[in-house]
Amino acid sequence: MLELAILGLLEENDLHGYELRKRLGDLLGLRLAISFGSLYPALGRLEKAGLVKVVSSKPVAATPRSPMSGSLAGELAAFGAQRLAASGAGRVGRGARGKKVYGITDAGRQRLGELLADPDVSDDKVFPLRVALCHNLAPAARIDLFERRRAELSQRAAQPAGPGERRVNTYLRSLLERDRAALAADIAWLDRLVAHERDALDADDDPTL
Amino acid sequence: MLELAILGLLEENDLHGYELRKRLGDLLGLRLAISFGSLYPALGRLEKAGLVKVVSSKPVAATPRSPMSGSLAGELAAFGAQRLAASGAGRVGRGARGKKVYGITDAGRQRLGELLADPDVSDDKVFPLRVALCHNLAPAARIDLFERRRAELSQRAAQPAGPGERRVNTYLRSLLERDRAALAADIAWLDRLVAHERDALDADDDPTL
DNA sequence: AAGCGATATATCGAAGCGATATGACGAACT
DNA sequence: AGTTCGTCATATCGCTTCGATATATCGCTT
Repeated sequence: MLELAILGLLEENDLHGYELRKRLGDLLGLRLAISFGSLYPALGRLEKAGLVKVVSSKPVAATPRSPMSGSLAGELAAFGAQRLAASGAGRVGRGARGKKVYGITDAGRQRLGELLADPDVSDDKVFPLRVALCHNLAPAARIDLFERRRAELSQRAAQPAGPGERRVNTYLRSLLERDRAALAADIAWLDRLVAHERDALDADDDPTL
Repeated sequence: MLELAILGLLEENDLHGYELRKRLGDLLGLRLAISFGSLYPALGRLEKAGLVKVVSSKPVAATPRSPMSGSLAGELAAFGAQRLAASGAGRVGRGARGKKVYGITDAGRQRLGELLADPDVSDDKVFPLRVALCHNLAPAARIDLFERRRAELSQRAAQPAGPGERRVNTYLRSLLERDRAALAADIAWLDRLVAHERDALDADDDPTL
């Protein structure tokens, strides 16, 4: 999951971890921002797998003040590394790390394509992420994505609720109904997305006005 | 989370792991049934903590066929233990384990009370579970629970969506709106629950008819 | 100058997941 | 008669993710 999120964001911009997290936070509205305990290990994994790489590593907040506003990544990276090595001298401890900006690699771009093309739409956490990132897809693939999800949700709605139909108390019943309503709303939302997508396609195809 | 789920179900019935999982599955409608990789370790933890205990342990499917239909837990438990010890004789390997029925202890009941009384209603996974289990609460505590959750959701709805209001693309906007709608629906649902609860209280208080 | 909040990276233990192993049993195909 | 298939049942493995915590700097307020 993080793999998709990170690659998707890095596809648009090179970013460091902290910023990555913030983006993801307001990307998937409100809550559901991932924790650092997930993010940094995930970045490590992706780097080891060669899907992302460190583009620049500079000391924290070295950017400001001096009137060199251009692309200074290279020089500052070197400077940062030097300073880091010099100051620590043996046991660096914990803090005082440089800001590390990550970028996506070709392999990463390819992997992102695979993840985006994955036919499995059953994961409720991953799907919104895929929608958020679906501008990377061709219009036809987008419609396909939405309709696959629609089918998944329809199937869920179709199956006979509580199997045992045991004496469900009021609260259980209320929860069930809430679930059903949420499902229906989601399906309607997908229908709207598909309709919108088809409109865009038609307007492209057949510019009658 | 599993702690609450397991204690809540065992409060009603003594159960073994497999059955526990099924109940939880149709308890929280459709998906969201927990996996065995979570369940059995959780049961182990709870047992070690003294919140649940093994009530009976019998060989798999020893129940059927013979016309002894009464409460046979005691004898069969002893028999099962014997058979298990006799057959294995050293390395028992993996399969062929006895069915272990768990029950809640006094400490477990107390812990369940604490969990149910927890003022934190921010966890979206846990909240439905608490509603499903809220018949263990006094009516006033139920209303309080629903209203705390309502306040939490209102607060989420109130905050200014995308902070940067950056150029959000169509898909982002659509996701945001879907979130907002889901939030509103959930708040309405909570209002209905509270209203229903107050009705029940009034009918109790003031039986005008 | 002291303290605080935001920026920033990182690790630790615990919790949960999906896959897999193991095995007994009954029912349905072959 | 034999085999496979689905259900019942417990358990572990490796991995991902979470929440808490540690460390450090910068800019702003007090």
